[in-house]
Amino acid sequence: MKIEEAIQQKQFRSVYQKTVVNILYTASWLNQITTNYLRPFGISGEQYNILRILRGMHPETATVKTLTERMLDRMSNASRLVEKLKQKGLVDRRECPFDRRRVDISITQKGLDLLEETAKFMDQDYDRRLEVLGQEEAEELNRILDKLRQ
Amino acid sequence: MKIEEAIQQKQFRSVYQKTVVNILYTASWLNQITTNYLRPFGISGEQYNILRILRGMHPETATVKTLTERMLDRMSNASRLVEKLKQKGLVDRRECPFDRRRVDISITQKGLDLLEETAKFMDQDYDRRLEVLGQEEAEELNRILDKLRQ
DNA sequence: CAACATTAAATGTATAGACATATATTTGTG
DNA sequence: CACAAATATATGTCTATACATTTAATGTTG
Repeated sequence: MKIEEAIQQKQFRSVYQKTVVNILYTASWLNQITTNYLRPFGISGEQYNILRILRGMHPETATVKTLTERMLDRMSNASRLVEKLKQKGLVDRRECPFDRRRVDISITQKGLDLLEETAKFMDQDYDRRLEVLGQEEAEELNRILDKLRQ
Repeated sequence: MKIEEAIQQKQFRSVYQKTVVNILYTASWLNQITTNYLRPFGISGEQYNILRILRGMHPETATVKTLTERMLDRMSNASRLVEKLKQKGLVDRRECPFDRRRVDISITQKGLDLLEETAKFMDQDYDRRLEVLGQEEAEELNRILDKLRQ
């Protein structure tokens, strides 16, 4: 569905403005899909994102700073999100032995299990949705987005 | 900057997953830029979005329902955002004469002025940023995003 | 090594968002 | 026209986000 129909706006100031709106709208659409999949698991999108970052580093640990640098939404409060995840037993948090300002954060087995559970449905769904593009157009999309942010 | 560097993640499960992450990350990047421009004006991104929708319809009025349908983030509470904008004198809200459930919402001159003020810097900045793509790649991006959401 | 700057994380606070529910009005149907 | 269903908006409530500030630890420099 064209963005013009999606938000029922016939005209844009320029192609460029339409592109900005299109990216924002598509991201909101993707976030909605993710949120729906995560709801039964009781975690938010950014909590999920943190778990995936931690899995990517496992068995190495991360600090709050590392997480902030890698998060998609950097303005989220990584510190508080980690606290939420710890309360759910999905991550471990311990004082860094050689720099007591830092905390070493790692994903627990329960966290890894949760990621595997969510992936069963969500990853398949996303792959299926993205397949309408095919690898080439997906790569093209990545290339253009990377270029835009230069 | 490639998304791999931007979020310091070397590998993705698939090209498709990288694409999803790239869209989300780019949207967050764009939102950050907008937020920075709007801060001096004391309105949030979605409040700004509502003002633009209202300007697009001016001098016709919108209802809360219309706004919700056209907003980029549909889960925002249009009703409360309109209340915020009204308190700032940027929109008018009055009972619809032929359907008392509805409210007719319109942008005020003050709202129009604010949009013009913000545009001075923000629109130029966005156009300048998007120009690195050129019209063709911007169109290509729109085409692929539209296709993805089909 | 004392004093100051910098860094890392946590917290305070105000606003915004998600989602369910409530209230008021209109529409549709027997 | 009574009454249930549908629609439009508002509100309650809990969580998340934005941004500034605080606290604690480490680095740096005279």
